[in-house]
Amino acid sequence: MTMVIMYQGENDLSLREKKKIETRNKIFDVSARLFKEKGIENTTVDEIVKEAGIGKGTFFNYFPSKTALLLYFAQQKEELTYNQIKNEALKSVSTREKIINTLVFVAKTNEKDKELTKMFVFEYMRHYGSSEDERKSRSLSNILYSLIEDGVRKEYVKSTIDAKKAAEIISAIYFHSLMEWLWSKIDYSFSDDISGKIGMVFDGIAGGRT
Amino acid sequence: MTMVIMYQGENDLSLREKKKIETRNKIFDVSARLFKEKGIENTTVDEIVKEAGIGKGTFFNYFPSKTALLLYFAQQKEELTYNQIKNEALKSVSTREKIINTLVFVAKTNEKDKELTKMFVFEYMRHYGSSEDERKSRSLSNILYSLIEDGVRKEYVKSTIDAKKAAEIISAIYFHSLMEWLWSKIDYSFSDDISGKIGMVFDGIAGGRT
DNA sequence: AGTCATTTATGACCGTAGTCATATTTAAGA
DNA sequence: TCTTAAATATGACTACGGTCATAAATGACT
Repeated sequence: MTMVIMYQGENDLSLREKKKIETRNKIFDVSARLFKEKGIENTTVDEIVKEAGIGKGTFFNYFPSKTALLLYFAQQKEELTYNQIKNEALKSVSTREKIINTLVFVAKTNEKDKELTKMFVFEYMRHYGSSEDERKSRSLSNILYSLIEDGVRKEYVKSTIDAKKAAEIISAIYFHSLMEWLWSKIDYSFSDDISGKIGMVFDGIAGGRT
Repeated sequence: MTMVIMYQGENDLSLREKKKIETRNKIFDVSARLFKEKGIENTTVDEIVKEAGIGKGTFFNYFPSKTALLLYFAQQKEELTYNQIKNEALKSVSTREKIINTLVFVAKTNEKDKELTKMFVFEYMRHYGSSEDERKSRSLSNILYSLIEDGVRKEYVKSTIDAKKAAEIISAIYFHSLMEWLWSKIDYSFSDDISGKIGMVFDGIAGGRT
């Protein structure tokens, strides 16, 4: 039974935990630098551990795979982005505009680091439904879901609409269009493209007949 | 200048070409068996070449990568499927029904070999825009495009609609929903899901306000 | 049949992600 | 301070996809 009561300010971490954080940060910093310097594909785990001054096994103690490290990067960025989205959505009134602005905003932040984005979209696909990372990989869907529910309340969206399904189709369109845009050789406006498509979803494509 | 004119029936292939076809088929047969027996991921190229009685290098003479073999499988299946689609679409009158039936039909054939389908969807994502396989990977989009253009002519679809964009959003929804369905633990009706979503696209989700 | 150029086959070899038995470090109690 | 259990670090090793220089097979021509 321990009798030691610790009064610690900035220093309430054991040596172990401090070293753990240090190592994790070291891996993160070194790989961030290498990824920028020579691209993700061209950076090997061996290089990372050599530059970080740790053993190879250690890397895999912290990240179960190279992919896990990438996902960690992507997640960090995603968190930053999604925190800004609320402000972005507030800039407009109608649900349609809110959704378009949100998607364009996310796309723009993604454009800044195309390679990482590609990697993320790719890994998002690969690890689809692998249970643990559901919260984050579904978060765009969740944001859209809130916007649509809000839209139903304010009558921007039909009350008969299944908000969950609607959020799904919009995020499907977003991902697909983003891929098309990221990998496309020809340069076109993502904003215009996505606006047009969201417009179709709002107004429908049905003609006179049924 | 050759004076030999060959009248050949079933046998107009040189020894080389016969052996080539034989080897290709051997690889195809063996890997098909192994994939079924122990799954795609668990089947290595080394195993395939060992069972096929060929050298490892030979495999890569026929398929530049393991992925290429997978894509070959997927392509074979896709061809079969897409040939049947026309009949499927003819069963209904309205464009809406035609599209739904087409997608449900494709989904059903995919369901028969979930693992291969996952692999294909996955590879479809990975090799997105890698120039060479555009014709086939875009073929669902093309079919949808034709259906929509036809729909515009028959007034099932608004004449103001950009058929290309519409085809894109529908195939985006299809792929996304298919993934959701393939990887989902809970069992639900894909037909119902996709019908609902296509319905939304036709009728629109917009409410009273703008 | 003999010669030679072209096509195809081959397996030793390589790069890289990931594993695991063993060694080292840390925390905590006596 | 000494002992011991648990956490952490480590690098030799494995597995696997893919490469490449070299060898064998094939076909065209004489």
